[in-house]
Amino acid sequence: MDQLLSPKQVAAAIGVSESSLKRWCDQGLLTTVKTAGGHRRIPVQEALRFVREQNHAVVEPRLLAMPGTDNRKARRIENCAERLVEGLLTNNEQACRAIVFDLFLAAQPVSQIFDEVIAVAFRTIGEKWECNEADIYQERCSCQIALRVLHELRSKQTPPNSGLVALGATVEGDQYSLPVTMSEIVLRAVGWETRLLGSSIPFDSMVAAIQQHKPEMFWLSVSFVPDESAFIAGFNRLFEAASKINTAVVVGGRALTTEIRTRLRYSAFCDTMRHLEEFAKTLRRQTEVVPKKTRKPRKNA
Amino acid sequence: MDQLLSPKQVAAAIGVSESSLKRWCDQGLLTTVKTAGGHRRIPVQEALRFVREQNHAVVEPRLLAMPGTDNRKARRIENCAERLVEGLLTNNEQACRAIVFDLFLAAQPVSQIFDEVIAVAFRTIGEKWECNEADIYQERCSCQIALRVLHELRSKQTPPNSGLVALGATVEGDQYSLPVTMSEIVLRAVGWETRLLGSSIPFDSMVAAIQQHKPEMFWLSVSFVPDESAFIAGFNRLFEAASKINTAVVVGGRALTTEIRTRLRYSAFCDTMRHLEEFAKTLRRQTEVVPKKTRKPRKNA
DNA sequence: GTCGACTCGGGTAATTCGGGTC
DNA sequence: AATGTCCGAATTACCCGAGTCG
Repeated sequence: MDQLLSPKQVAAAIGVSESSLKRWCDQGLLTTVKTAGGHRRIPVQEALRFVREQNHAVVEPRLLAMPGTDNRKARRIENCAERLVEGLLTNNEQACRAIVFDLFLAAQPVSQIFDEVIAVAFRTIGEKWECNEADIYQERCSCQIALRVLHELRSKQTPPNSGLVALGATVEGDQYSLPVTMSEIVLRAVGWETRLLGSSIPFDSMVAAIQQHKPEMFWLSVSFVPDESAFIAGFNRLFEAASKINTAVVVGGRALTTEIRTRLRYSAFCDTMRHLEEFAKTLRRQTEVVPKKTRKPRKNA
Repeated sequence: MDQLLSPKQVAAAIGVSESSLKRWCDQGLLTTVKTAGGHRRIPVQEALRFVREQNHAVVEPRLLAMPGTDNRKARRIENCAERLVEGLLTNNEQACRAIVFDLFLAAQPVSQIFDEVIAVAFRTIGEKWECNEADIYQERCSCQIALRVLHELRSKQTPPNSGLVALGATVEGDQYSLPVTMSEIVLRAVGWETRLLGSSIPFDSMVAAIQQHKPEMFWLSVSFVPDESAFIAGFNRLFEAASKINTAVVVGGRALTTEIRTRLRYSAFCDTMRHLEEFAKTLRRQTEVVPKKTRKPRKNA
């Protein structure tokens, strides 16, 4: 019932140093319980009272994020998806941020956060929608929130500078920008320079982009296929063009049925972000063996 | 979330002495939070609001919160659009950010930045595209960059807390998220709490959202109309539902020809972000006279 | 019982406070 | 009237070896 927090957690939550917090505890500003070994434990309620009383700004609102935030479990990836669904549907952007960033700061690989939390959460929301437990606008609104969180996450990454470039996009008619954005973050995390072309790009334009930028990789996220045969034809045209200049083509996405896949040619298919990460890592190692010489992008406007 | 800065940091950022800054804090020009020990802490958003409001010219080392640029030269809004086009087409996200944030710091109203820089830039890119001087993917890629910059801008706003709620969306089939995102930022800037439902929302779902959240305003950004008569019918249905609970309906967007407009019913039509801003301000003043009593959003899940 | 991560306590350096003065 | 500088006291942040938690 009464969740107990460690000094470190509370300190992080309100953005002060651990020793300041300990001092305040010893001063009696926060009442603490002690473990048998003499470690301080702060009840959530007490922490909340403290921030209210001091009118203290909460930096990382993981405390008031959601009830049921067991202190150690919070950093575990377990029920994060569940909490994220709750946060998304109640439009609680703060809470959503807290969930994702907690995991990120706990050094969880982004690919895992995406596979096991964000993807799961959106699958749940999708199911709710099908069962009429959620409206379309809630799903879309959740996407907005998630996108903002992802963009913020992206801005916290150190910009890669490896010389390896990946281009990414979504096919014409596919408006789901969440998966393709997650892919970008994963690729950046393993050292690729990325250029996200965007959503709903015609194949011809992708080809143009490939020919102009000559990337080492092109990734395509496919969440929706409006016209199957057109997609297959277009994609294979893309693959053809990419092969000519040694660009690896990676695909993924829930719209790619086995059926469609058998008729595609590609360098790799990725079911999950983890797959993508692994592939990107190995491709990177291989590609780096052969040192690139010519590198001159941007020429015209 | 809101990062807290010490007086020293803020003082260094705007190039004044520490004690001047402390005086301003004590004078109430800057709202501060205090640590348990009585030290002042200033939220970044508050610091930004201050420099914008006071039109405080010098911002020396701004990396204490903002993406860095060298200041004091091109803060004029003049050729910013031009430079932005250049930055967007060369995929130079840093430069784009710098342009927008420089103007923001120079106390340019966001509505003006959007109307005179971002909108102009994208109009230029659109023209280039029509003249085959730019490919589709470049336009889409530019949107991605702009969206990231906008999200970052949004995160630097002080979250409004007025009790006035606005819901926003884009109609089904309209995938342009840039305008609707800009609208959101403008509304927030003049004190509205916003909830962006997202892009491509069916009218029925918008109605559901309105009925559930009972916002004071609903804004609709229309950049593309797939089916004119369906749009008109759906929109008027929306207006009907909104009127019943006194929700103002605002529309705008380049796809709204005079022709279509004559057949719509709405509370306001906004050609530009500045129009939207003005309307939102007056509506806010009017609405605040009548104090809201019942306010209970979120009930189900 | 091992082990990694966390916490304890206490010391030290760096900031910040408030006020007085230029 | 407003700003910048100086100061002793108080507060906060960082560090580290030993002990505790899970």
